[in-house]
Amino acid sequence: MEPETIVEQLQSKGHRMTVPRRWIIRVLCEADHHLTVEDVHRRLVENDIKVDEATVYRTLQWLKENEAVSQTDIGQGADVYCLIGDQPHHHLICLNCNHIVDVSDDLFAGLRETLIERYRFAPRIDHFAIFGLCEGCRSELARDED
Amino acid sequence: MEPETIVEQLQSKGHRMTVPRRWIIRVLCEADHHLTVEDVHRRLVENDIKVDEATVYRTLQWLKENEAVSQTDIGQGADVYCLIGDQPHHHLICLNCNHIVDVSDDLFAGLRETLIERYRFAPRIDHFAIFGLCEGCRSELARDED
DNA sequence: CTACATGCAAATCCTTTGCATCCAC
DNA sequence: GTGGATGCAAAGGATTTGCATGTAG
Repeated sequence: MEPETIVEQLQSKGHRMTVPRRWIIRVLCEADHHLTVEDVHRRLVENDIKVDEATVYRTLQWLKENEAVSQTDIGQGADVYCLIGDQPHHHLICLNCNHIVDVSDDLFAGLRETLIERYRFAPRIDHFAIFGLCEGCRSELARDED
Repeated sequence: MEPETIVEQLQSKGHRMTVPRRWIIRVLCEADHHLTVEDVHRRLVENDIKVDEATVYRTLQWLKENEAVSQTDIGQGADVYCLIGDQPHHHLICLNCNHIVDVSDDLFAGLRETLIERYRFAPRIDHFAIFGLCEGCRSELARDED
């Protein structure tokens, strides 16, 4: 997704566009994974952009409120942020080995429909973290129990 | 669910059963909602049970590892803990009014199957938090946009 | 010009940890 | 008796906030 698209969308909604905001959006666009606040901040510093970490927090919060990014607790201390874009994705996280597998969004098509129809609830399932056990750890743990 | 059942299950796995552990299990059994660490601790104090908050953290962590309770980030700062029991339940949380609706577990039957079949991943979907907009807030926000 | 965003530093809040003591088994 | 659990106090880490200053519109 292009930074300009997001910038324009936000401006058209009447939001102010500042230098830190532009840069944070750009960093998110260039990232191929989700990022923590610290990650975003580090990338800015690496590019000699002086932005306070509090500003990163505030900007990501603002982007989330404007449905441009998702915020997810993947159980690693700091929340991760990710551009929503056109193709949301989700994660399977192994409780044992912490390995993360990406899964596509169509997995949630049924759930989305049911929630809207049965509960009239419009879910923002843009970046789910599902915890559980991967195949390897499952068989390993089963073996240990003997 | 009865405290004794859980106590026995854990003992049979070779775990030590102490006074704080028994009480924390009891508090969880008597709660009809999920509780934060602080909630659990408060209820202990109210019953004149002197248990350190660090112990509550450690015990809940231990119960989670033994699949007796779920731990969920419902976006309110502190994580909430809940006995898994026989009938897991989940929550729809409105991003606008913060209202929480409980939903039953059968909503996730399809997702569980797909994850196991397609990814060989055994999800621990015992207490999901799905964020989104409830019907009321949705129409309210739609009205504001005009 | 003015409302809003930022930088800076301090505060807050949740959670974890080290270590001496205690107790379940 | 002994390994594991607890209490206590302190540390740690993520996130928020107050306020003076800067700046987009």
